[in-house]
Amino acid sequence: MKLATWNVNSLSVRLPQLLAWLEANAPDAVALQETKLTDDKFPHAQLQAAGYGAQWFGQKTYNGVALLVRGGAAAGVQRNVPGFQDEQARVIAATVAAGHGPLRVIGAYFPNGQEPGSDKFAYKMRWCDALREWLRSELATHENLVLMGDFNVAPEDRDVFDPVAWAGQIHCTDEERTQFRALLELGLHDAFRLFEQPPKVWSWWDYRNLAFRKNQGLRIDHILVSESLKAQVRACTVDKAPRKNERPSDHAPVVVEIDS
DNA sequence: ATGGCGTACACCGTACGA
Repeated sequence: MKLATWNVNSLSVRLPQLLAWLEANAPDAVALQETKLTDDKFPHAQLQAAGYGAQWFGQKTYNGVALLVRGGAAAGVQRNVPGFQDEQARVIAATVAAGHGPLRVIGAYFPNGQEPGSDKFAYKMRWCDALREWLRSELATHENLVLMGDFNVAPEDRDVFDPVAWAGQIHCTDEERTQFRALLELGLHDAFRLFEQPPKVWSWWDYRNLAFRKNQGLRIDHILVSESLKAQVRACTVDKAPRKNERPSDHAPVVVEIDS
């Protein structure tokens, strides 16, 4: 089966690109971030017509996440982290059928954090703590689990086009990288790093400064798989094609293929 | 040190993203 995550940076702007991408790639499940839509505006009918059932959780202007499942069947839908008071729509989870038994899919839009030391950075840390503790219990009850989304963390220097300029900057601080490693310590694996990869693969490029043309980006969108899935992961890639569209999202989809 | 771009909301600029 094929799973993907994509920060679309406004689903209303990107819907035609998303529909084209679904048609061309036929993923089994997709996590979307930054839909920027209240729930009443979510384009479920268009996605249904394209063969995808959707679960969504949004708000006005900012954030907003969704899970698309080809064929539509999803159970145990959870919005945001239980017990963590949050005004912001950042997490959606569901259990879908897979060849090797039920698969728990968690889509997440981690806070940006803006600047180390800021209130938003402190929120990012608290949010990561809450997500991790919830994941610990999710992993105890769901052997096959995928956590995918926009983590807003570049885990290592090789995930940054200019690690010297970005040292200590947002997405590259020790605190954020420690949070990322703490997720791996739960028994999750970065699907992208299960494989030999070419250098300078990113998932986000700034709109400014011709960053995409110069391939100046960060790898901040990730797919983490549980221990029981690790041996079944066949490939993990970034699809740069949608970043070449007219009016692209600044993020590209990340795709994982899992034997089922 | 700033702004470079893009999106949303709504006002003709501001907040935010990364």
